[in-house]
Amino acid sequence: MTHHRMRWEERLWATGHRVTRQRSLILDAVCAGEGHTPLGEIYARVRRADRSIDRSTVYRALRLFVEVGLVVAADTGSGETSYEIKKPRPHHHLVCRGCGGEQEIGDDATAAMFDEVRRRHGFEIATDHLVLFGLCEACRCRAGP
Amino acid sequence: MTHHRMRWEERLWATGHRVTRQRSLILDAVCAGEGHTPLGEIYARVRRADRSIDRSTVYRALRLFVEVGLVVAADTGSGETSYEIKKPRPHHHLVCRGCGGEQEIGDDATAAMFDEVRRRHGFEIATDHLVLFGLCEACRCRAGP
DNA sequence: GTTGATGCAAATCATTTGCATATTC
DNA sequence: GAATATGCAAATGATTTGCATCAAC
Repeated sequence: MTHHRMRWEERLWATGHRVTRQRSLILDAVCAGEGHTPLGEIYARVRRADRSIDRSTVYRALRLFVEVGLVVAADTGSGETSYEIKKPRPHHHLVCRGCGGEQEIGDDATAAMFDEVRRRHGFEIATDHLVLFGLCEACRCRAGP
Repeated sequence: MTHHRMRWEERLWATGHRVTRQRSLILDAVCAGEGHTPLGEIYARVRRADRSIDRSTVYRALRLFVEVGLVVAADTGSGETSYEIKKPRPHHHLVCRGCGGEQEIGDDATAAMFDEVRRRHGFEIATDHLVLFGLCEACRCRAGP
């Protein structure tokens, strides 16, 4: 994702980290495909580009990317953590327990809720990436009432 | 929690499982204290009552309790899963990233949001126990804008 | 040339599983 | 007495870490 290249190099630079070939490949792997990508899949993509990159390097790079705000992490309940490039607008994910499908939703519905929680409890929710489980329309129909 | 005893024994019974001394102690340990309890703490409480109970028994019992709807599990992001006795009204938790404090909130705010998601995306959220991270009032003031 | 990043191997941590024995129904 | 639950020990799977070497600045 060439259009990110400038930005992320600057960001690493600004936070006192180095720009390396492996970090570049790992960030590319996060961007390839859509939405979340579980770590295992990111690792697989990276290995396709370079066999010699180690898992620990992938873990370290992802942790760094999250730390400097280039990437968001999400626990999809699948055992392994998923990652996604950080987008300007926060959004959330719906994961269907029936078919395993995922869909992305904007932050409108949640923003209202977050506001109400702040008003009522004085608590500022900072979860920029919510993963909500349930049943999608298709699976609901299939399941019946 | 004597008032639960009848109910949970019946529930296990009804689902074809057995009532054992260890399960009783483990459920007591879930109920002792307030709100969530991480597995490690549950295990510690159980061991205080009976040194011979194994971790695997605790894991198996908790999985069963969740399965039959006596207990809810929550991932608090601490690495280990937390558990709480299932209450009649669903509720959610706010976890402060500043001080680590937790507070419980009702499901009013989220219910509205869940409705909206159903209306707009046809998706029925089934998360009965949300853990939301952010900053509590005290920590927000301390942190400034 | 320094300092930070990588690859490798081994460690850690939460959770699960196989199996012989003990317990509940 | 038959079926299920337990304790024990060993396995699993995700993630982390120590350390010598290598690459970025």
